[in-house]
Amino acid sequence: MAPKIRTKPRKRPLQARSVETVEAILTAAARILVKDGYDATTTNKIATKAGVSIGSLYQYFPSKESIVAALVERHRTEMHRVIAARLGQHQGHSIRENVRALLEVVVEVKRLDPKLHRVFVEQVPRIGELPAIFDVNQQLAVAITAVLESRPEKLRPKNLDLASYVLVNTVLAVTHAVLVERPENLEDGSLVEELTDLAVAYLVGAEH
Amino acid sequence: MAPKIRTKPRKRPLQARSVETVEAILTAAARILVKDGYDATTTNKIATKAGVSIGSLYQYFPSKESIVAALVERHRTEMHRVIAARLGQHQGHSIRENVRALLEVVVEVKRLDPKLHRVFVEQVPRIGELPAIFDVNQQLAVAITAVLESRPEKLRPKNLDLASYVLVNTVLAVTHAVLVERPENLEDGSLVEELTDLAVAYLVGAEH
Amino acid sequence: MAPKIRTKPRKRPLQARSVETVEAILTAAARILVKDGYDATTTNKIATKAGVSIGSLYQYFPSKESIVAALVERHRTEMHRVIAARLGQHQGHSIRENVRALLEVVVEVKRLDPKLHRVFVEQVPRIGELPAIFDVNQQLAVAITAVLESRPEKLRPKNLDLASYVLVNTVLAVTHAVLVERPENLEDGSLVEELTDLAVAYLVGAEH
Amino acid sequence: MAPKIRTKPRKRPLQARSVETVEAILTAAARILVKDGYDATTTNKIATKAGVSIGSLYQYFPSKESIVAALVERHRTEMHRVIAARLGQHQGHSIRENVRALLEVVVEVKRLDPKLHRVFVEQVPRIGELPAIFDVNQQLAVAITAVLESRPEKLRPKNLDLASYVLVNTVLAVTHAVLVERPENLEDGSLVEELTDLAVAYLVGAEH
DNA sequence: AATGAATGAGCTTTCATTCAT
DNA sequence: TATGAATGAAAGCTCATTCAT
Repeated sequence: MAPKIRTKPRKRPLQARSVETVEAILTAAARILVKDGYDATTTNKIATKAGVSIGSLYQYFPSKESIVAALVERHRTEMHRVIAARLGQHQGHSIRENVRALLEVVVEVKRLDPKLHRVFVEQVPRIGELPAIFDVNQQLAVAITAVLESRPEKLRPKNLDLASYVLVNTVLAVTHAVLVERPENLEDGSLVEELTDLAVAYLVGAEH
Repeated sequence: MAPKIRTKPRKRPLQARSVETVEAILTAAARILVKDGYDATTTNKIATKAGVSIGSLYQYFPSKESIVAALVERHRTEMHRVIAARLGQHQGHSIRENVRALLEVVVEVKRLDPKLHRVFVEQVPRIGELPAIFDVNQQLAVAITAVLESRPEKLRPKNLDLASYVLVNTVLAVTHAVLVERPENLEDGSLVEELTDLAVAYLVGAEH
Repeated sequence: MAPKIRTKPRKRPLQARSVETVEAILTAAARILVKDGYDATTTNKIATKAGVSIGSLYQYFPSKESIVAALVERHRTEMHRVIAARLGQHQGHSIRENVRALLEVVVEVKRLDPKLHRVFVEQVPRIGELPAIFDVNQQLAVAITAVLESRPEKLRPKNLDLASYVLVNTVLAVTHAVLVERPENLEDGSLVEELTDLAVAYLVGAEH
Repeated sequence: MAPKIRTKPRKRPLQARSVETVEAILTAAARILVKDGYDATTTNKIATKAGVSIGSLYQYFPSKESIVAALVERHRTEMHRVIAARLGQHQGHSIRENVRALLEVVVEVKRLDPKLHRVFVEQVPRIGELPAIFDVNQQLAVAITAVLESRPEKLRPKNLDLASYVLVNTVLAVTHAVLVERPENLEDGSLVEELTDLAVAYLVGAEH
């Protein structure tokens, strides 16, 4: 047989139906990921739940990983949207208020889809380019450093870079742990209070 | 549906030879786990790398999970050994010194086999009885709470339970992140210093 | 393993294609079952002989047992078809004729696929729901009891239930043994003659 | 692939201890065979239950099959002993009494170890030299033919060879079925009675 | 574009058997 | 002789991916 010549370029999902299909796949994938975990998430399950044939699935996503990557990317975008919408609103207030504002952003971000977020953090293998989620850390660190540098004279830590790194990781990790193990402390605001105390005490001293 | 996964070793090695075999299996498993991650760790790879037949592997471990479980258990025991050996040495000193001592224990624990520890924390599925690693958190939380309760009059946080929970997670997460991303700050002691500042400021105020 | 060699161009419509696959699997399974016995019948052998990948096999049958079960079911259906088509035709004739008719049905049933039938009877593990074959015994017992009860006054056995049980097992077992060891007595009709003598003598006395 | 399967014992137990070991192995094998079926009977299970190392087991038996073969052989010997002890005692009596005596032998034989017998008949693969059990059929057929030929003038069946073949299979199969499905008819003697009726009616007519 | 049948490498696990001690 | 550690072929089965229709 003569070699097949591709005359038709691959169509992008520009049409309404294609968008719907992609949407259905991602929604199904997210649900299965949350319910069954990464390993038990198979492309066939996803296709079935999405009401799409496995062939169609592979027309839009070249691999299982690419589906998860798209989900991660979407989640990351959401997070960035939240962060961008909230940061910078509290300029000029007291340091405690700025810190609290940052923390509220973090909590809001973590709440976007906590179960899915958890799967990303805990189960998705650290292979390839996947965990672009974690540049959120970077973004938050930058924001925190900005706050810190706006009042350097008042701060205790000498190494601001290390300090903000420490704070970012503290806040994200504690929020994550609380989300998973003690969600009630997220709801009643006691976590934000506690972390604010911690951060302020660390940065400027207990009396603030 | 899901058959019970055995996580207990199948039989005890009676002869010196079999002890060696078990050792070889665990060593190989640890290496592959670190190099390839949990999913790509297969029993056949382990057996091959251990220089042992797949049959021998299954004579000592009834499943892939049981091998990881043995590794986790061994790691946990090591951690407990370190903790037990170090805790309680600094009784009667200042709160700063007690906190620093605790932090040094944490760093030492995290250093035991950081790469393997990372795999346990990040990749090993949260199924069955596996992650007994995490009772280390518990143990550290107890130790911290003990320190806190020995001087309750001087402390700022009202909810000591939440406070120690926050501190434990802070310390473990930050140490972990630094270990992975900025090991130099572990070596030069700046991390311990920074975390001590953070903890003391949080607990009693900045002047201490 | 084996390089993909296409010997048959498949140009059938979708629906027919999978029917063919299922058919090929069942045919191959039956042959291997007969040739090698139940234990030596492996799913890979079946797939290979069927000219189908092991993956395809498992797309239609979830387990080795399910393949055998399908074969059993199909065989059972065939048997029932034969029985239903023949029973009741000889109503009103002499008891000897009724008995002979029944026996001819049995022989016909046993001949459907004697070798396969033998495997089912002798080798297929008595686990699960598998050997639904044996409700044929039940069905035949019912038919025989019906014949017996239509003329109870003339019969020698007092316990008709036990008598029909004895007769059914006699007829099936002897037919089976002859099929396996002395097929010539099946062909020449001497078996049916002999069993008719036996049954009639047993039921009503030798002179009939 | 499949190497020749040895079925003959490897060496003879000359010393008392060896005899005990062989005995222990056979006893264990019989129990496991009955409890778990042929497939689930593994050499390691047998060795463990016998309190013997797997190495020792293979010192006395060259293969799994040879153990089963020994068990079959032993069972066959027992059966022959019973048959030999009972046959010929009723010479000179009426045909009904002779038939009944034969049937009682059959029942006694089947009762020797019914569960084990059942495993032999139903599960043990028909490979190699194994099923020497079935020469019991032969032996019984011979005995029956002898009875028949001692009074040829009185018998209805013309083909005595086929008749005794039919009778042997009838008696063995029905007894087996009753043993498995209706043991109470074995205990109360009604089976022997019924089969005697059947055989006598078949051989000489109902009036006897 | 959509379909879904087909693929097959590769996984975990078992078990009869061998052989060094 | 006894032991039990070691062996490895082979089994059942999964699932990401391809491709003919």
